[in-house]
Amino acid sequence: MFELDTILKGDCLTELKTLPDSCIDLIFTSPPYADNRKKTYKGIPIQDYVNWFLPISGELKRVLKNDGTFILNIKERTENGERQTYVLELILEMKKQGWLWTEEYIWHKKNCYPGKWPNRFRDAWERCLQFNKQKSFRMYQEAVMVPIGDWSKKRLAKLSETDLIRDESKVGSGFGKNISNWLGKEYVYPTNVLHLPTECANRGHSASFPVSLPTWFIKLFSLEGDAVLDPFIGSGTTAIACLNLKRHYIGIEAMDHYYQLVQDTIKEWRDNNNSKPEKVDLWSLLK
Amino acid sequence: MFELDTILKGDCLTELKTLPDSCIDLIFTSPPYADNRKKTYKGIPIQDYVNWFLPISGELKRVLKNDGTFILNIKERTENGERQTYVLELILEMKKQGWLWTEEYIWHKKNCYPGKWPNRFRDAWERCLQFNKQKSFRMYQEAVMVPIGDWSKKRLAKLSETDLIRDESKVGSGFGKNISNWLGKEYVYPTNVLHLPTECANRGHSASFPVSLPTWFIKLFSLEGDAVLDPFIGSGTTAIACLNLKRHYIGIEAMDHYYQLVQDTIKEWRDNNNSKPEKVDLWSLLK
DNA sequence: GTTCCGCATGAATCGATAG
DNA sequence: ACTATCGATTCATGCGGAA
Repeated sequence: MFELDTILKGDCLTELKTLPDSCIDLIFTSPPYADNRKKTYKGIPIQDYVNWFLPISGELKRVLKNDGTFILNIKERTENGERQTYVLELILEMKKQGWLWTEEYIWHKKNCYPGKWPNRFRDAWERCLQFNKQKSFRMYQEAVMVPIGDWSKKRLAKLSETDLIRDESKVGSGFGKNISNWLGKEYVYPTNVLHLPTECANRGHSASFPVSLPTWFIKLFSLEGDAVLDPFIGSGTTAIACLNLKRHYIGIEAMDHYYQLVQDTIKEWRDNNNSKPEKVDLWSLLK
Repeated sequence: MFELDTILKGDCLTELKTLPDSCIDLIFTSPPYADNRKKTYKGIPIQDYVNWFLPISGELKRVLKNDGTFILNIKERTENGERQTYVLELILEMKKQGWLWTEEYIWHKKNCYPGKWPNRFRDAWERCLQFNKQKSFRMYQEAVMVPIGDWSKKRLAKLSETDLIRDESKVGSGFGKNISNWLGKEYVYPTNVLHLPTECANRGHSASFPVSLPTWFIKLFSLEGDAVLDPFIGSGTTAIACLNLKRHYIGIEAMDHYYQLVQDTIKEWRDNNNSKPEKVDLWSLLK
């Protein structure tokens, strides 16, 4: 028996080793970013980051189904005026580990951190790296299609005046032409650029990413009843996305504070949705 | 005498070697992508790409002023269902060459190519990698400011008491704000995500990027009268941006077809703008 | 119940100052 | 010289309470 819809408390690598082989449909996670400041939330020193992560990604490869997908949300910090390269090195090393680097999605953070510096602008994007075990994997593109009605309403309303200038769109007529192409279609496929705001004041506890981010990937790479793993579940955003979408979640969290927070968050969700936890065995899905 | 506002015809590396040291304020280029446009342009085999580019980036480093900037617009292709890694490897190798990797801007292509594939969505972004020779470089942020968002109209219409003083963050993030500083503000600094449409047929030849792309970086990293180099000028988009912005351009192009195309494009621009070419010596700018 | 409006928040980064 | 700490800077959003 391996109970689904649970949060495992403990060290990520240790807990991963308790999972069976090839049992997970989708892994979505945002690991702690490299950070030299020791007092903050378990920062991994930049120079150790790749070696710290590789054993974990090795286990992730073991537990993922052959046609499953691993989405890694990450962004490298600046240090000494330069972007650091540990994410690039990680991609190269994970390929040596046998992962295929299928795609890089961009999360465009519409409300990014403010600030002003002499040598750079505000950082408004993060990487969502897609890794797979084999060339053919399951992908449900229809699940994330955008209704053209909503899109045109929102987009056109927003594009009025300032947005056109902001985007330096000199081809207003061209834009209109594009829209006429969409007329008559009900849904369109999205691109590999996601425009999502960050969630700031979320019940006093801020998540590092909005629930809409895992939601998008969970819809795209899994079906109802599938098993989704987040080995650094943090404040539990991935679990909430799974609950909303009727996927089974497995989370791992090492820190007391966040472990408690996830439990509370999930309980609150269940209270609000009249949902009772049911015991489901991971093994029962694998037959 | 080294004449500015010219296109050098010939092999990129060979022509670069004729340039003096530390004479260029900004380099902006979009090199031929690996194995891309094989029929119309010499495609570089993927496995040779880094070794092909490194001698060129070495020369670029030599000709760039110490406080100048190099912007490399590039995106890795997919092959065999995977994103290729030569761009990642190139960044790592250029750092070994002495370049600083200062920032990675995202060009979000608002109207990217249509298409549908079973394993990926349309690719709507490219990398604009910023490299520098030293930590401190010239940057003219005011030149690319954008109108403030619509939120400000509501938000700043009526200020509360806390808005009028500096309101320190309660959670010690170090982030406080004084809303009243924003009164009357019409323009704000942009982020590192650029939303630009692609330009379609230009004189029947598709440029790899719209003129708005080099325009943005030329405004940001150079002043009027500065020298801008594009070692793979292709259809001449960078030259047109320079003409519009009163910067001096130097372009390099190996292929007859594109060399002729640039000449025609520039001539057409001059005809339309009543502009006569003037002989300006690069050396005269270096004193 | 809906809409409106005020408010705190954010995976930030740099330069100066202190040890 | 090298590292640790601290203050300054700044924009767009979701949330909650009020209308």
